Amino acid sequence: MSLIAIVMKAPRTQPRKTGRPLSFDREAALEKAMLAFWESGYETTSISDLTAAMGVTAPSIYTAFGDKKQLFLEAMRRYVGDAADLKKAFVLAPTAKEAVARMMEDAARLYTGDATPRGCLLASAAATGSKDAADVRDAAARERRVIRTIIIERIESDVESGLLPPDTKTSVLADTALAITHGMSILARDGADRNALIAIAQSSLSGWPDHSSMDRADS
Amino acid sequence: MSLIAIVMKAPRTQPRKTGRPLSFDREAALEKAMLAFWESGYETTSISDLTAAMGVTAPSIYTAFGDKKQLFLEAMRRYVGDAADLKKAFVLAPTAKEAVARMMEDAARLYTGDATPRGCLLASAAATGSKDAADVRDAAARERRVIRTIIIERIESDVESGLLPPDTKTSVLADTALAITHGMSILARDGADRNALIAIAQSSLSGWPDHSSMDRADS
DNA sequence: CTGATTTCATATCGTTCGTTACGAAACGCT
DNA sequence: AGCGTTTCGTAACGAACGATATGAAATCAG
Repeated sequence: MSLIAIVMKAPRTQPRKTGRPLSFDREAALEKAMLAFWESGYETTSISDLTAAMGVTAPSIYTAFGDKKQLFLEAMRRYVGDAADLKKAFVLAPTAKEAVARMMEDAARLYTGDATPRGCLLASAAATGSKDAADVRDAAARERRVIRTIIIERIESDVESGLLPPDTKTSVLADTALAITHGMSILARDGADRNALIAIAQSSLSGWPDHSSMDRADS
Repeated sequence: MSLIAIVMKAPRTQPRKTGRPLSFDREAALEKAMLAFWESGYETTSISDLTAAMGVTAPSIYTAFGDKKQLFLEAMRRYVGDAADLKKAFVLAPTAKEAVARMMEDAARLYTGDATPRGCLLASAAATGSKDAADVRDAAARERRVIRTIIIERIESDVESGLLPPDTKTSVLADTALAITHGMSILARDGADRNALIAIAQSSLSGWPDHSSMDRADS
């Protein structure tokens, strides 16, 4: 009836009914796009780079993903994963310190994978950029903030349950963990190997107020 | 001494011999270019952005600085300052821990300055990029490596002089300090204020083997 | 002054950027 | 089969990119 109703068409997750089907695997192409952005950043990865990496022509990218910005945002969401999963991992961990330790070690592995670029897409792909990409940088910052909130809430939980001292500076502890994790991304790009990053993670946790005798030494 | 002072320092200019003189202040223009790159990154700062920021036309930029790449490298050198100054600060500090603490606090101030962009040019301006800019990224990585070496050498010095235990993992300690400092850059870009960064710096140093009392560390 | 040298402002250069017309081809539905 | 719908490959769009050609203007050496 109204033009508005036409414009605000239903989101895309529903099965396709009619028309010519996609000739490529959308998820596989998105994965390749994610890797390209991870490697070279948002603005500094061109459509030409993306067509080469995805094996898909430019018009197909636009019909399947919208434009470059939407493609990046979708790739970033795929990289970050579901925040609920991270939240669950933090809730299920025995302590906040243990949760942070696991997060850091996961990051160390992720930043030094053989089949993926070095470092962290979330930390590097939109670290800087032109004014035109300010909203993309904001979106990345928003994702980082979600992670920060999850960390803070777990630390606060430990404080409330007595696992951490009442005078614990929750935000300082969380920000320090974040700084280490983000810093590991740059070090990974500079060539630091996996063991070096894990050592950094463990070293940085030695300053935590210790509330349990157990330490981890696996892997 | 402080990083801020290093940034604002003016390099030497070679004497001009003949011909029409430059109609603009080369150092002031370089400073503006540095701020533009600091704000928006190397590849994502256009020549048009630079002419606007520097108040100089494109041909004048090319006659005075060569091309965009050389301009960035010169701006980056201006940002980093003389490595000898940082080296001296580290040598003159009473302990390695103290030197690192001062470096981090200088960084915290530098990354949250009122008249400068947030974060660290060295950490963000060439975090990612296209293949064409690989050499620029390498140059930035080389500067970061110089800083790393200075930190490591000071820690080793403390180990040799007995200020730090013989089993000190020097590279881990240095990399942790670097990770924190680089991570602070991202947090500063995300809006963290100066006090938050300083708190992170202090918190991260609580895990260091303490030698501030200057007694022979047997333990 | 004259000539050599260097920078100036103006007006582009060729390339690449992100994006899109266009018509043909491939599907579901009737 | 025929129609509506969607994606296909080809080709190209206007804009912005980094970088220059050009000749006038400004300096210094002689």
